[in-house]
Amino acid sequence: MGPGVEMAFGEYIREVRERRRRKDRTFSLRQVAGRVGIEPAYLSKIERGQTPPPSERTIRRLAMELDQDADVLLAMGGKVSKDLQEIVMLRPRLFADLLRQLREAPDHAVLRVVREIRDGDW
Amino acid sequence: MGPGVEMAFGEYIREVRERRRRKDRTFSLRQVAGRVGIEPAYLSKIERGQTPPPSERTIRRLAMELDQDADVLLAMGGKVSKDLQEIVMLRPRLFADLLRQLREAPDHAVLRVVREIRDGDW
DNA sequence: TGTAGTGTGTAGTATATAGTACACACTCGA
DNA sequence: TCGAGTGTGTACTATATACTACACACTACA
Repeated sequence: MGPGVEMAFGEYIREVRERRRRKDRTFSLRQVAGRVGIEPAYLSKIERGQTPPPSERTIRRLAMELDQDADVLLAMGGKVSKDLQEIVMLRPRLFADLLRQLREAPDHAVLRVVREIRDGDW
Repeated sequence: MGPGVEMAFGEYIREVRERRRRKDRTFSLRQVAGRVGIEPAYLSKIERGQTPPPSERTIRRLAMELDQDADVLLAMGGKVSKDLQEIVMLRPRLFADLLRQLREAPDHAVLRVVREIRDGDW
């Protein structure tokens, strides 16, 4: 596997967990692993980037536990939520075009689109 | 594996290939498999839904060979193009919101958005 | 000073993914 | 009629994914 696999994800998890822990003793690696439903040794390896990020299911539980945005954590883990994939797969041409079109668009432009749609002016 | 795994994908491939073959003898299962770079037996199983859809790489080659839209074929195979996933992963919160917002929006509304963006009025 | 809790090293495992390899029976034109 | 080409059944394989299990050394505190 080699060292340094997926630095960002694990490092981030560790940072968030440790910060949380300063306030709350129950955020030890072992206890978090327990609540998330994985082995402590596995979480340890994840946090040190010695194993690739875990499954979507496990990332979601980590997100819940650490009060983080699941989509962001999944992205850090190199994944895209299954439910988003389903949306794309229902109308692949439409959403493929949309995403490629918006790839370089600045955030505010995309946000405007989100707002327009939400406000139901279609 | 059981019968009937992923009916739609394989059936569609077979249909397109057979149609194509009526005009062009080089579109036999064996020859297509050869050009796509997989074993005939494997393509046979794919077309009859006896094995799950192949990798993104192979689906892309099939799409090319059969002159089909890769994103559509990938969707039929239950996959979303890696490049689209990358786009989402670069700004996960933004695009997660966008997609969930547009899930139920009618095509024409989404298309309008695509057009607006393309015409660069942002 | 011992024991409860901490993180980590090492080894192993189950399942999924993505195919290959080869033999077989059938068909169809020369 | 025979051989080149067709699709398919069966068996096997390599690699990736997603973990578990257990032992170990260290620390803190009662």
